[in-house]
Amino acid sequence: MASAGSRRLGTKGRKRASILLDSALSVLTSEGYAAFSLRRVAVHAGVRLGHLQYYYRSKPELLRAVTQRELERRASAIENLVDTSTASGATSLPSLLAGMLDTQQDRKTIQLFGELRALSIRDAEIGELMRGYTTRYWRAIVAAFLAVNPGIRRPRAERRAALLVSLLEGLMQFRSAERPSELPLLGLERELGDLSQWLVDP
Amino acid sequence: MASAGSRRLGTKGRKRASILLDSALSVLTSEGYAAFSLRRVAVHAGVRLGHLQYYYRSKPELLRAVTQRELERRASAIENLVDTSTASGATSLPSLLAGMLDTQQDRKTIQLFGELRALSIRDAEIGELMRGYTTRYWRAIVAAFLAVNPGIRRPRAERRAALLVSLLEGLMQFRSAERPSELPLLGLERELGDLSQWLVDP
DNA sequence: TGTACATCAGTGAACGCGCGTTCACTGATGTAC
DNA sequence: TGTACATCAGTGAACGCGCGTTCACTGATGTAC
Repeated sequence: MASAGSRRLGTKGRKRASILLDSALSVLTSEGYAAFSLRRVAVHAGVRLGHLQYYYRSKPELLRAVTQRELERRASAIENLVDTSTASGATSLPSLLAGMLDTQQDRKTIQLFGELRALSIRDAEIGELMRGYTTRYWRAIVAAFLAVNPGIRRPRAERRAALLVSLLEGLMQFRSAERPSELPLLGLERELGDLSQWLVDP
Repeated sequence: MASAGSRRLGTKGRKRASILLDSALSVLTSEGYAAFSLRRVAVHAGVRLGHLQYYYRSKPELLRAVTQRELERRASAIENLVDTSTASGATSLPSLLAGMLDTQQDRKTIQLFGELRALSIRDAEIGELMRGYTTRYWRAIVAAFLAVNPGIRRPRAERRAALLVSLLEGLMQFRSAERPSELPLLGLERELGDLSQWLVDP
């Protein structure tokens, strides 16, 4: 994005706007939306409130900008991961799944998506962005299924990809607690092999 | 619970406290935690701010009380559903799963759990309550698996039950949007039969 | 049954705080000639 | 190269608002004798 909101910016301005988004992301991720105020973001970035508002005129505008940039980045990363994996020829679905779990296991990702999911229930704009992200995520999985087993029919691949996306989203949540969950999550990697076979069974 | 927070109450007081929790639940569910203020809950219940605080001395106390009561109710409902289903002898896992999906599909459930999940990331008390709820949920599923197929070993049943709980949690999220998701969710009931077989495969 | 008193249930005002937004302002940088 | 002016970048104060919490208070209900 070349602009912060509706404002036209030069090179310096664009860089500045990007730095402000970094701070906004940091506050949203590590302190949550409840603490996501323009003043906190400004303090985190080391600028004055009025200055932050020079770039992002309102709170919704800042929230939208930071969400959009971050989801775009993450969707691209997932697409690249799948592309790289399938392009190499011998794709291993279990190792691909393990890779996706890895990128979703870090605490920051878990916290950020926790906030975004809750926000998207009430906020139509955030909901729209999340829906776009999920769609790209899902399409990448469908492509992976078709690459792993060309015999599977597309409708079934699409349905099972939807199940897998749901499963990965759900798993993310149970990793969110500081204290270990009582669910035997550490052992579930042992199921990935079997599950992968079932997922792409034509 | 016979008390609201640390206050000792008579019959009338207990009934009153329960009515106030109804209002708190309604505000939390339909307007979200961002709108969950003592004043709004009081207005919703038709009482004065000071009166609400006579029963629940602080906001955290009210939040904890409403969360605890609601999760207790829902965990019991799930346990009853599984108990009834397995006690009848010929348990059908697909129909049990369909039943669980049904109870989680309504908009209020989706919204409430969206808020609670986000809260539990930052709030240790809410996190503890959610963990207790999930554990009971998971144990019920494990029991159902063992009842459906006694040949399955407990560790595998436990791991696959954890996967199923994650899947159901994840599915809940994609039902949250007003507008239909691009994921082919409507067709996924068609996968429940196959998935059920795989889940309890020894 | 009547009285005294403690506890319960509910009221109302005030407090200080952080919030999003508005706005007039100033100094720095770029552009035209 | 110098000057005039527009735009860009950043400042600082003020606003009204809803919030959680505190607290002194009042009327209703229950209990002891």
